[in-house]
Amino acid sequence: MAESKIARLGYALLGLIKTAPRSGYKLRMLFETTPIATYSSSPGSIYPALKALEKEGFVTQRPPTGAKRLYHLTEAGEAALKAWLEAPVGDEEIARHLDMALLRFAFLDILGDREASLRFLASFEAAARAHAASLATFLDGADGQELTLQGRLAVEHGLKSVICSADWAADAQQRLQEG
Amino acid sequence: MAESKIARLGYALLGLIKTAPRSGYKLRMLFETTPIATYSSSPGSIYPALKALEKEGFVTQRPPTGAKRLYHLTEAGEAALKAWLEAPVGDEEIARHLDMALLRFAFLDILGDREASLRFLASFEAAARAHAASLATFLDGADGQELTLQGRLAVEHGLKSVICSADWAADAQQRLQEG
DNA sequence: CCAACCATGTAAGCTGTTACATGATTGA
DNA sequence: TCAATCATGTAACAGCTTACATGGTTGG
Repeated sequence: MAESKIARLGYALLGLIKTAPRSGYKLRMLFETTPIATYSSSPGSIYPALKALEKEGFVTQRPPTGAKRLYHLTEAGEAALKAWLEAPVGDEEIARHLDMALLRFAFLDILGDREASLRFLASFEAAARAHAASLATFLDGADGQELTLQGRLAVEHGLKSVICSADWAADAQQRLQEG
Repeated sequence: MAESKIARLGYALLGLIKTAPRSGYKLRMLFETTPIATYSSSPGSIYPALKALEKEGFVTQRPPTGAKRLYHLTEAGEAALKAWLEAPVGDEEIARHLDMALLRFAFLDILGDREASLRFLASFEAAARAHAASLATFLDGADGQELTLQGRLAVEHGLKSVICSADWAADAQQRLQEG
């Protein structure tokens, strides 16, 4: 595959740059003033990540010199973003990288393909319901009986939370179909 | 202060060892078979983390030699665990380290102080409601209007999710008071 | 005796954090 | 002119993942 060398923050940057070319500073400000803050913080990670994307050929700065340079996606960048966006949601992603799944969904409208978004949400919902079922099984089983009250409550939080995510996905499918 | 050198996984281990002395292997198995899996994976992180805790003097192995050695907390380990458990929940923890807050709650009954657990849940709920309010404000404000539909839906997921957490905390307070 | 499970690690490398540091532009 | 904002980085390090590697014990 070669490609890939992109991490979580890298994908967030690719998506943001795709929606509108921006300077490093503008990008950094987004991370300081919007909920995308969850995906990083501060210059120490953003600038190096941008440099890495540039080095790998996923973004370029234009005009090539001077002030007011903005990052743009290259074709390779577009392709990498698209591939990342189109992957279905798996159990592992729901269980351990829910934030990445949400990030992918937020950018998925870039493709301009509503069916792709609906497919995404369907796989998201299915994976979330499956994870909910496995947590419920755990709570009902032998291991679950050994939990302290607070241990059980903590697992129940996980269960409620993932059901909430599944319900969100169901609702989002409706909203996408309407509007 | 000096102390601290403990990371996320380290605290999970301290808590598990406190509830019952265990071998490295037993600890590792817990991470492979229970929902605490969220906090790590596989030997590559667990064994080094145990070594680090031992080096820092938070745990010891007993008997000192031979097979069937189990990890136990030292006094320093108990103190570190207690300090970590007793800290109130802040906005940052809700927004970016919710998993750590839940881990802390799961182990908090170790202290045998129901009031402490109730205080924890109260601060948890307050921080979650505050974070919900800030997300709602974002969605209503100028920045929120610029979002694409899917961007908005993604933020709404965050909002619903944190409300779900706050509601869980409210419910958990009731359950603790009853039982 | 052999398979399954118990048990413990190392090495390389990637990501991201923290803390520090610098300088240009622009409006009051 | 001076404060605020725009703008961009570096260095050190922490923490975790992945992949690899090894050997002991025990019951059938």
